[in-house]
Amino acid sequence: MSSKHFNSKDTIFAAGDAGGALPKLISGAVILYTLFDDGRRQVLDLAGPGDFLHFDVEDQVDYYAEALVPSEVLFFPATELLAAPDGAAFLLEQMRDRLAMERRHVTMLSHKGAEERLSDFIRMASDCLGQEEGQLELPLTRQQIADFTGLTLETVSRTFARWERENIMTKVGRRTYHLHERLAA
Amino acid sequence: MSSKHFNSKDTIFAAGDAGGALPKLISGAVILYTLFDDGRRQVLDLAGPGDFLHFDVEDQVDYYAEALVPSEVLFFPATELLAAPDGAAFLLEQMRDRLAMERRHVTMLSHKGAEERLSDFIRMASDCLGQEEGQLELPLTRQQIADFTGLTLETVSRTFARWERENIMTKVGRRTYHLHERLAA
DNA sequence: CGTAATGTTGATGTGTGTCAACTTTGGTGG
DNA sequence: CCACCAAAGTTGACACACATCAACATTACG
Repeated sequence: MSSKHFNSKDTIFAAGDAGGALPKLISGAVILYTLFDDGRRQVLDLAGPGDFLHFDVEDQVDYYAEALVPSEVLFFPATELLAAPDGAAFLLEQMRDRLAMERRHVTMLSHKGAEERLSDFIRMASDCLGQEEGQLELPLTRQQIADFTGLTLETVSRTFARWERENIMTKVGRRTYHLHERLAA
Repeated sequence: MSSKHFNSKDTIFAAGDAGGALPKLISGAVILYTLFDDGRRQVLDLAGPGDFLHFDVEDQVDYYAEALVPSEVLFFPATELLAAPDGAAFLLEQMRDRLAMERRHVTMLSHKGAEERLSDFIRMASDCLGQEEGQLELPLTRQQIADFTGLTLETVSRTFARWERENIMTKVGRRTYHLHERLAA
């Protein structure tokens, strides 16, 4: 069971890598994404401390994991986990949470307007990368947010700009925002 | 371990129901969906024979399951499954598949055009409700397809109409289509 | 300090949502 | 079995939110 450190923008694993040991994020933040043939990206998920990055024991993983900030990852051999007394139940719970997250993502994408999608995104990001109440560090580029929400980076930029003008969101650091009621979790 | 039969349009379980025994679909087809306050629906998933409809042992389920066609469901007590030798590994694999499906769904919704989304949908439906190669029975209303793809029923109708005009899809039964190469899995 | 990456803002076009009228299908009871 | 009605589907006209293209500003980093 080995632990490993990654810096911002480091690739933790790539599509095509063998599954094997299950990577659990100890600290930091990670995005999971796929690449299409035409170069488009789709961000599949955000992971925060405690989350597993994949559950593929046997097969290859079919997406990429990249550290958004310096992160610590622990690799659990699957056999060891499954053998442990409550290991299986624990893993099941982890997967249930991932599944719920993916369904929130689906729900977000089904909302048609940019505003609704982005407020859903902010709430998901708060839950995953959560700081104190009403405070959020967003270590994502506009492009990554666009790839998560299914919008374009310009629409993301414009919507955030409007929210800042209307004091629904205020910048308190390089990439840290204070969220006013309407966007709070 | 009890088995139960459901007719078309029967509700198998509703949001708020206690989890408990895990429902496995033996035969038939089921949609899973959530309802929003404003009455909109979001279809979360399609399930075919062999699929579990939820994995919530402890908590309440937070979505609805409705039979699309007459269906048979077997309810597994979770304790029994987890106790069995390969039960845990089996459940993990089932969940991995659901997770992969949800991610395909996310990918579909991230495609901006109606055509791309609907061809993704057709492929997913083929995999879930699969008949013989190139043949597909679609026991979904236009509205349900719209709620799955994040489009409107009018757009679904128009796109299918165009595909039929262009012989990309041909109706061979009340709700059965023959798919030409472009839409094949 | 200089350059590339990221972000902002404006002008314009278009795909799909919306609203509305109409048609077809399917189920029910007489 | 047919008549009727509600539900589902089709098709058209129109508008608007967001994508796209483009110029420019700011930030980050060597």
